[in-house]
Amino acid sequence: MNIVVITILPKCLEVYLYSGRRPLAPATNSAKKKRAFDPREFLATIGEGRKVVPFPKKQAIFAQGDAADSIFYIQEGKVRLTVVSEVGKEATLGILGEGDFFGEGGLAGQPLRMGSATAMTDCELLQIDKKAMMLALHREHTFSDLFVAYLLARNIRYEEDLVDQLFNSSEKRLARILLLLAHFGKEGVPETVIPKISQETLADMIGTTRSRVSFFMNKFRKLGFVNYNGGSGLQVHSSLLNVVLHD
Amino acid sequence: MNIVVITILPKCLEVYLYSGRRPLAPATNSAKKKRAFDPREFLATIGEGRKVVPFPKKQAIFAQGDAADSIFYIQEGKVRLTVVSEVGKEATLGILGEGDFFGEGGLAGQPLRMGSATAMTDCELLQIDKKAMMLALHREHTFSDLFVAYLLARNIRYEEDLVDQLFNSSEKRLARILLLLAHFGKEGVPETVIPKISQETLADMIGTTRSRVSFFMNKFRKLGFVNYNGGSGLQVHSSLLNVVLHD
DNA sequence: CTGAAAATGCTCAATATTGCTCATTTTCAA
DNA sequence: TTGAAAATGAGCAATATTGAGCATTTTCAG
Repeated sequence: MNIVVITILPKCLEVYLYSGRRPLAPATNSAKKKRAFDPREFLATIGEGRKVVPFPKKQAIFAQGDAADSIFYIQEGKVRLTVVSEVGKEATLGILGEGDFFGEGGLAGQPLRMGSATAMTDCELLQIDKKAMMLALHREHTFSDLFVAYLLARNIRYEEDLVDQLFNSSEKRLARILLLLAHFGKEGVPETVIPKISQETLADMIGTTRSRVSFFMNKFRKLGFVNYNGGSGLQVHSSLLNVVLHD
Repeated sequence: MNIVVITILPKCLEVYLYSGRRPLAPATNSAKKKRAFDPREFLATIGEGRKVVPFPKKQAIFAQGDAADSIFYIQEGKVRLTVVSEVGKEATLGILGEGDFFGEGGLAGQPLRMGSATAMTDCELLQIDKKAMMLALHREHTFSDLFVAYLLARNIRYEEDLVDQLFNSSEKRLARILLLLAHFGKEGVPETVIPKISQETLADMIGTTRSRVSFFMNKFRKLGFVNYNGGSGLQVHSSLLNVVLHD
């Protein structure tokens, strides 16, 4: 059945279906090479309202409450999506990488941004006006397929995050996030180094307090599941940490 | 800006953008009347792999682990989506109504159902083979727009559910779910009756135990936020219950 | 290099939540 | 109608989590 499907799909969709790629996480190296959507080519097609925009590290891309009149596609770099509650608590909805879209809420009629987006590294983003996006979805099948595939994949990811919240304790949620972050680029490597991320951010991602993250990180370290000492890198021993998930 | 957009959209998308409708909840009456997608018309178009299937109340539509080779569109009735964890805990991901799609994970390459779908009432569903769905997304713009609008809306809903989990206590989550359920069909009515739903299901939806739900339901009742006595209906005083959310 | 800001590790009391149990009440099919 | 199954309300001890404070350590811009 899958083979039949492949024959129907344009290349870009095929890549998504078979790379094992997930949204809210950067593409694997292999997926990067295969990606059929070429922003340069896309930009060359007639039509206003599309441009490549660079963002330096730490700069805000948009803030909660801004007008939601365009959507973004990440060509290069990492972006963090956050929401702030009425009482000032912050939640991190995800860390996005190459090939991810964000800010698409406006397409569904949200007039304002429901959260903020910040560049975690120097970024190169493709910014597309809402109007241009809707036209593109009708005119350019390759692009439309890419977008649908992305929405489906992100749905799955959100659903998984939600299930994780409904089922698991904060200890397990931390273990899961660490495992997801560890596979951020590498694949099948037994021990992986996670890019710099603060305990505060981890706490915001799994919905708990920094206290708790600090407590569990040290527990994981004492048990040999992770490895870090003040400095830069955080090593995750995936197979060991997996034990926590399925205790 | 919104007006510009309208002119670009086919009717079906326009309905979604301006009805204030949300996925995982049935359409408002006004939206029902306006809905431009006609399943009968859709079925009449050439192509195999689409059929209308009736499901009696309580019957399983698909189960976790089944092959994911088709997707569903609800013409009539209510459907509950659930997931069961390794240890047997059950989570309810949502209650769907008319105009909702479900089981679309297969389109994104998931070979098996990640959860189960059960008819809560007698249902009439449009079942579409994966292959036929992908062809339809390319050939029929009206349908494709409807599907994209649905995916966007569902994304927003999942995001909101996730934010709710990350920010709020179980008491607030219960209040929120009750408010969402209360707006299931009626609009702007100060007090609404919620269709029959057990405390167990409520607990599965907000990720807590039945104990807790029982405790808070009685608290809400004593405070006059809700009204029920064993029997059938559960009345929700929306404005009062809103106080709990923003305490 | 250096000082301010950020991040981390730890403690602790106050709450919140879980995971049971048990007694009633309600529902619903035979 | 009736009996079994499902749903509900309540209680309680064992845990888990919060939220706050405080002493170090690390980071990083100037």
